[in-house]
Amino acid sequence: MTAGSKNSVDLLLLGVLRRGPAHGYGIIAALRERSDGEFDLAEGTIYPALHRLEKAGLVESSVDIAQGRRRRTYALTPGGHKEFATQRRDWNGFVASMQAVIA
Amino acid sequence: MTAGSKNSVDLLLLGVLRRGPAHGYGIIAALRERSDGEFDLAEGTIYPALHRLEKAGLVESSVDIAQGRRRRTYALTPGGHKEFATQRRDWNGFVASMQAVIA
DNA sequence: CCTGGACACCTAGCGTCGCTATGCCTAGAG
DNA sequence: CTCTAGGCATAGCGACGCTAGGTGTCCAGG
Repeated sequence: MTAGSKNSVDLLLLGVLRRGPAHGYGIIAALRERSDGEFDLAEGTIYPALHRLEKAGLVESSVDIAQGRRRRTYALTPGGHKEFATQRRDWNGFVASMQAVIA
Repeated sequence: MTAGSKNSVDLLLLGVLRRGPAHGYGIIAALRERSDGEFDLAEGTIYPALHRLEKAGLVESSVDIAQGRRRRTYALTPGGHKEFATQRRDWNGFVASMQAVIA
């Protein structure tokens, strides 16, 4: 690990989506709630990130209409679930190493 | 917090230097030891980071000669100690929020 | 009617960061 | 004399987070 292995946004998105499909705006809200207001990601942060994840085959998306509003719903692929597990493990290791230095 | 508040390298450097002055190469070694090999930062990572911290007034440096080899020793300023405390607190909050999402 | 806010998506572009690659130098071992 | 380890430095690349702007719908209030 070279310390630059953070990329926390991707992990956050995977973390939300592993509980079930969601759309961009809803993900932002979910993140805000679950983190008790700490994470308030900009749309310019999560939309490119979602596109990134989709391109990487970790999520799939489909467009649907809810109350006349067009929205794109994202869901984890099997590969996405696996990637989440991997990244969470890496993250925990990273946090542990961090603790060892700054504790 | 907008999730991009990581900047873990700066915190790592402050974390090492708060235990006492050290020079670049030594910091790399200290990080490798304390993290049990997890953190193996490139020189191209830490030197610019140290310059950054110095420019920000968080560390001070002086050149000395050890066994004929020129080296630059860095030490935390009072502001650096304060900044370390702040960043560590922020980091802990960040980790907690992260846990709330990916746990 | 029409304005404003919430919902919802998208993207160009900026600043920064971590890292690679490279260069320069000394000391000591083989 | 060459190689490895110690030691510092920077140019430049790629990626990422975010700002700032754009599009459009729905609904409540004035």
